[in-house]
Amino acid sequence: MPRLLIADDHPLFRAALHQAARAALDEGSIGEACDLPATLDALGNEPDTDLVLLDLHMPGSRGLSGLAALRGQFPAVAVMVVSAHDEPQVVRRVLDHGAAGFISKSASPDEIAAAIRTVLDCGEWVPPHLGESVAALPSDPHDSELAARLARLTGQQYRVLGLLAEGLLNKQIADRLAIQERTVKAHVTAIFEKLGVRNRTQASLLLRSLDLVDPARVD
Amino acid sequence: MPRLLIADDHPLFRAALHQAARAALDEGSIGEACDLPATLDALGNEPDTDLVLLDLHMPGSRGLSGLAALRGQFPAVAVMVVSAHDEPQVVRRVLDHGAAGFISKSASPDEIAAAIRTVLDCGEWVPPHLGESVAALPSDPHDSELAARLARLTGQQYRVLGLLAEGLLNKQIADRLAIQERTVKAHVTAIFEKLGVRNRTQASLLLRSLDLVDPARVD
DNA sequence: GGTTGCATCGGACTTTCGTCCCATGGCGGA
DNA sequence: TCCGCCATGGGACGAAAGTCCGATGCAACC
Repeated sequence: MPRLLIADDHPLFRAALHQAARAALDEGSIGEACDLPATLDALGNEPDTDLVLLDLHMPGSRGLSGLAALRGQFPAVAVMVVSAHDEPQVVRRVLDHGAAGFISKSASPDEIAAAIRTVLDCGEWVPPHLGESVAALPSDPHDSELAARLARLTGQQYRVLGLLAEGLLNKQIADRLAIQERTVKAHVTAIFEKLGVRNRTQASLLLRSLDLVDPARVD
Repeated sequence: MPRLLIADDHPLFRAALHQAARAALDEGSIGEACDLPATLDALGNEPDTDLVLLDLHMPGSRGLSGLAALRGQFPAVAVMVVSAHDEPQVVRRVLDHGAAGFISKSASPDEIAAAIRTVLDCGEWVPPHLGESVAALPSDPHDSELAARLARLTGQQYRVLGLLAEGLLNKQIADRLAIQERTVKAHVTAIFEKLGVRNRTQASLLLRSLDLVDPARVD
């Protein structure tokens, strides 16, 4: 009885995914989340979730950072990325960051259902029309190493990193997380060590390198 | 007798542009530069330059930041952006940052020549097949304001900002520019004031928001 | 010739950052 | 049950960042 979680900030599209997922499953539960924190919370409450359908553009994540956070904190949960951004380069990066599959937002319900079944069966899914071009693309060593580094961060460290990368002071981060500045500093030091950087600006750049700043600026 | 400057890191393409520009001009001088610092140097030596053909992807600039620097330091020099990235959204942003025109790298020599003549005649040039979609796009207020703020920076302040946005320490910036750390601090304070930010991480983010392609997919 | 803007620095200062010790309590796996 | 990881903090400290006063020289511009 598989457990699914649909993470997308667009209610309409969430519903469409829900329907396609229902068609793919004989039984099982399907949860929903509308932003990244809610997604992580939902997974914290349901660690036995089998698969997350993750939109790349949600409040709290402008690109691969959401995927990285999710993979880092719940490595056992498979993630299928859902995005309108179906260029081979994007798919390549998504897979390099640990996603089990990729669905284009223009895919048919049948294709989505097939993708879900494949991934739930521990397979990997790439849209048929992109398979060749994705396979032909080399993995960017920068991405691979970055994924490995980010995977070492703990949940709280991800949150600190996210706020830090917005330019907040340690004190402000402390207020947001309702902890002491002293504790934030401890996390920051740990983050630097794990990411191999020496100050917060560099850490911020590293996280930003996960942005898929679509030239299209679609939002 | 117009003065042109071609700024592109690809020698072959530089030559092609050179030839197209020659065809557009009866007389006049045509200079070349292969990276952003060289471009700014060349303009410093030739402030009477009429037009720069600027590639968006050059060493020293991954996106609009090169255009911003150029427009900020030499507001009297027209800039025609040359890029393979010919989506309407990109053209829109390029124009919002003060470019006088845009040429796709897939344009024919005839079209390039026409574009150069138009811009030298104080006109604005957008590829014919993109004109409508670009005009339909709204200017991003974020981009407009950012362009205005960046335009207030001086040349040295741009250099400091660029190094700062790479995560360097004040001391390292000082060494790179062969000045004292004390002077770097003075620049940094001025940069913050002009950009309306309060620390270097925020300044770095502001500059990064000009990037057009995902940093990991470096050519 | 005066003004304005820029770049260069100096001293002294406060704030923030980042690191080094250390300790506590919780929680899950071996 | 014990061990290890995590989150939480405390004290102290040096380093870096950032601000406030000031100054000089230089070049451009009217």
